[in-house]
Amino acid sequence: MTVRMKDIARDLGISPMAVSKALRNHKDIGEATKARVRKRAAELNYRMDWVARSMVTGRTYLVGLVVPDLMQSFFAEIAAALTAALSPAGYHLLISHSSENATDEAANIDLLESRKVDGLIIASAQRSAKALKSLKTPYVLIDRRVPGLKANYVGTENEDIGFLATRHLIEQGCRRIAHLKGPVLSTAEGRLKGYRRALEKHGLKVQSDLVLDAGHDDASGYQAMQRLLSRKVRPDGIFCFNDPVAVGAMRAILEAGLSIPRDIALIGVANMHSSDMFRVPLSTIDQGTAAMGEQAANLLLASMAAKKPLAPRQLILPPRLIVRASSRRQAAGN
Amino acid sequence: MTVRMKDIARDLGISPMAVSKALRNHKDIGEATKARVRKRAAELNYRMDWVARSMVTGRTYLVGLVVPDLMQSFFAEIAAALTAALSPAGYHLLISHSSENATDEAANIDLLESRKVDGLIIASAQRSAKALKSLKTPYVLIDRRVPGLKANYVGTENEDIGFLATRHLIEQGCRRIAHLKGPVLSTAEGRLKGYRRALEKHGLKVQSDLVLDAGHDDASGYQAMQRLLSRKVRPDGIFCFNDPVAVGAMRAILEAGLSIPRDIALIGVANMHSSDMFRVPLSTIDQGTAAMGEQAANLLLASMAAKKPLAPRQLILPPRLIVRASSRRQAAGN
DNA sequence: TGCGGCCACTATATCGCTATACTAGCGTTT
DNA sequence: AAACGCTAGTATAGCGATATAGTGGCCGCA
Repeated sequence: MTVRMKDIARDLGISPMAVSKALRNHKDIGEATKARVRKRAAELNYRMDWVARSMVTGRTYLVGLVVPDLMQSFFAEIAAALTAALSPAGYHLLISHSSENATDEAANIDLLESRKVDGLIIASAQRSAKALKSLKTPYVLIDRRVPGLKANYVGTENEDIGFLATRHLIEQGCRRIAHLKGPVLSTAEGRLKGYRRALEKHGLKVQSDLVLDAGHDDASGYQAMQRLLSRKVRPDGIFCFNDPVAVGAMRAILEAGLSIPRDIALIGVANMHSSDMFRVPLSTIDQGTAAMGEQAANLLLASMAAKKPLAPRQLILPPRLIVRASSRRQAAGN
Repeated sequence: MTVRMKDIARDLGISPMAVSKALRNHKDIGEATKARVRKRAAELNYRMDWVARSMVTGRTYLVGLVVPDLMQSFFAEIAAALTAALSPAGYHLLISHSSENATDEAANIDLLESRKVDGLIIASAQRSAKALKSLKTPYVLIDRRVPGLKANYVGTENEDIGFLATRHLIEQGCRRIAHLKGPVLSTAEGRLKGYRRALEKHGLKVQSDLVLDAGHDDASGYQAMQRLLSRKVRPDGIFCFNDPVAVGAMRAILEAGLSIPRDIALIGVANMHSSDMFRVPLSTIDQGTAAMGEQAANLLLASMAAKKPLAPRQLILPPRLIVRASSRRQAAGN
């Protein structure tokens, strides 16, 4: 049925081992024989059985990707960047999603390990190091840090994100700045911390009632913003956990008949594709998503190539403020 | 090092085969023994080696996904829907992208086959059936049909999409309707055909200079629109290949100081997430992306489960017009 | 002539699991 | 009592590749 090395070997009157070595261009085999093997392999349309090879070499050339939700364009972009960076090295990406559920995530990781992936890239929903610290497979955390876990990590400094965004709103003249906070994770906590630091640094009061849990998507951002608007006193600036939340907030604000940025200035995080084409073009903090994916891939490649586990490395990429109309209140140029 | 079945067997004084059967809940093994095996397996934290199992059973529980580009939210959404539908059945998705290149795509498919995936889902960049018709692995084409290939397929009727969009523009009073066409593929051809049919049916002239190649993304849509605007006579309606192209076109139109939809009405295809929050909320044709992914997954699951190849099935999902401000010229309600 | 060394292979033994075939022991049937 | 069938296992032989060790022939050198 399918062609095996032994078929080539029989045809050529040599041993299967010689075929195996020839195809891997091993130096034990003479050039003449290698040529014959390659020729016959091509004729028979031979294709390596990677499963069999994996069994004996212990390497699958598979990398598992665990994300909360591929639908979020941030993670889709990560996945794309990873594929691009890993495939030249012969790796394939195996995806699975955790739906923000730590237990599901752990089960997924287990499964991926039993599939013998050579490495893992994880945007983790874990709140503790427990499930991850026993991992034997090399891995890289991406975007989200896990408390108490010293591991390879690539991400942005979330506190800087919060600080940058909030300071920008302050500079635009906002004085009552609210924060639509994300789910409880290192990411959300860092951004909140940065938000607080910026307020304090500029002598503004940190009011806990101006921080609302807003989930991480469009719909929950909309709801949170509605709650905020129903109060007697309105905020004049909103720092949103991410762009989808900001889009939801935008919807709520515009529906309420208010103007962005005149009544309320708005800024998100992530630089979603096309967010410059929104009804009010959305200011945001760019995390360098593609670069993050690429760096994570490189870090993982290095870890997988090493014989002994390497010392974990942390790569922190600098966030970048992108000012668009949703937060531009000063008549400043451009 | 890692725990194997034979370790459990030795501990319990039974044969490895008995362990294998017990863990698969095979009826040959008594309940008492099964319980002992399961208990010991849990204690030792035993995990199946899927590579080894695959080698003997011939099934990997892997499904390969081949798309042109995961960055396009359409394909990301497909990937997400597929993962969601396949993982309950124990399948994992292996992704690879073709960058719209037929040769790369064929190479990727080859590689996935040599990894022994049980099935494939392909949004193909092929223009002919050649590369695909020799596939032995069950597969489902998604979104894009390959000319001359009778295979499993899930997608929308592209001609209907073109017709629906164009008719809508006509009904809104447009008389000079341009089409920003996508790359040459069944998809783009179908949409173009529908565009022509709608024009003819309403007694409008089909002018070939109103059909421009516009690629499939934001940037190329922008350029195509600029070319179109540089002409002496302006169109008053644009049917765009997809939403990203429409976003690019929108940018060009607004930059030119024109109004959407008053000067030019605009409609895209795909119902990109958040496209209702655009500067001018974008009318579009919804293809039911998530449903497409789900149906494709089900079709593939059925094909993989069958002993003998099943007769190929084609599932055509109906497109749905979504009217937003970018094309609403009549003072109609809502 | 003998011996070491190198070249170009061959031979064997797994990798961890499961398909297939076989068997001991016991109860039931005729 | 012999034959049969059932239960609950065991024994063997791979799946298709590669790691590791071994081997025959030839050359050069003393």
